[in-house]
Formats: sequence, C-alpha cells, structure tokens
Amino acid sequence: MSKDRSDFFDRVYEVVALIPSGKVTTYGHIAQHLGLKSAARTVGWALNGAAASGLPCHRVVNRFGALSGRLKFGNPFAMEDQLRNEGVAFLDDGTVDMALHLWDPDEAVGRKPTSSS
DNA sequence: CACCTGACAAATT
DNA sequence: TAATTTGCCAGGT
Repeated sequence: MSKDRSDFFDRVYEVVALIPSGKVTTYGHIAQHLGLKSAARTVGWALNGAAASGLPCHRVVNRFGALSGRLKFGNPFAMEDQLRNEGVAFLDDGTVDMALHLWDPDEAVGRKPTSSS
C-alpha cells in the first residue's frame, strides 16, 4: 500500500514491536530480516524516533550486545534497568548476554514476513 | 542544491 | 591480524 514515506522505518518498528520480553536483537538482524543486512545503520536511525514511538527499542542492541542507544531513553540507566527487569542477564562488560537472549526475527517469524501485506 | 551525520555491520586491503 | 572502506536510508545543515 502507500509506502511512499519510509516503508523501511515502518518495518523496523514492526519487528522491534515483536521482540518478546526478556529477549534482545541486534540492528543487523533486523536489517537482514528486512532484506538489507547492511542497512543496520538505517535501523539505528529508525529507532532514533522509536524511543518516542512507544516501541521496546530497549531490546535492540548492537552486535556486541552493548546498549548503544541508552542515552536516547532520557536516562542511561533506564535501558539497562528495563532489560534487567525483564530477566536479561548482563555480562561484566555491561553488555547483554547475547548467547542467552539473542532473538532472531528471521527465526521467530520463520523466515517469512507476517505483515500479510 | 550538495554534503555530512547517525543507536551499525560486513567485506576488503 | 588489524585497520580501513563501503553500504544502507533518512534527515539536518
């Protein structure tokens, strides 16, 4: 349908909104699910406004599991606190344990967009 | 109208 | 093995 705005952003919002509690995903995985594995940068840019959109963008971290956008939550501790509140384990580096909480959209959706366009 | 920046990631030299 | 460069989309200057 009319996607003359930013179908890319909309898709990012959809995927981020699907992230289950206690799980986290990376910008690259979202981008890859959208078909643009290299557009991880654009995904981060999309989340730039997602924090105000009510999306669980706190469940999105970079490929290292580091809370790259925690400064966008108003309180840099809000993101970490939120994830810990959901049962996410943090490493000594202050990063999320990707080995336990990595959530793949491609796998969760079954490699198929549920957007039922 | 053209160039630069931005919550990243992967490939190449 | 490490450092550098490119790719991606949108928005701001």
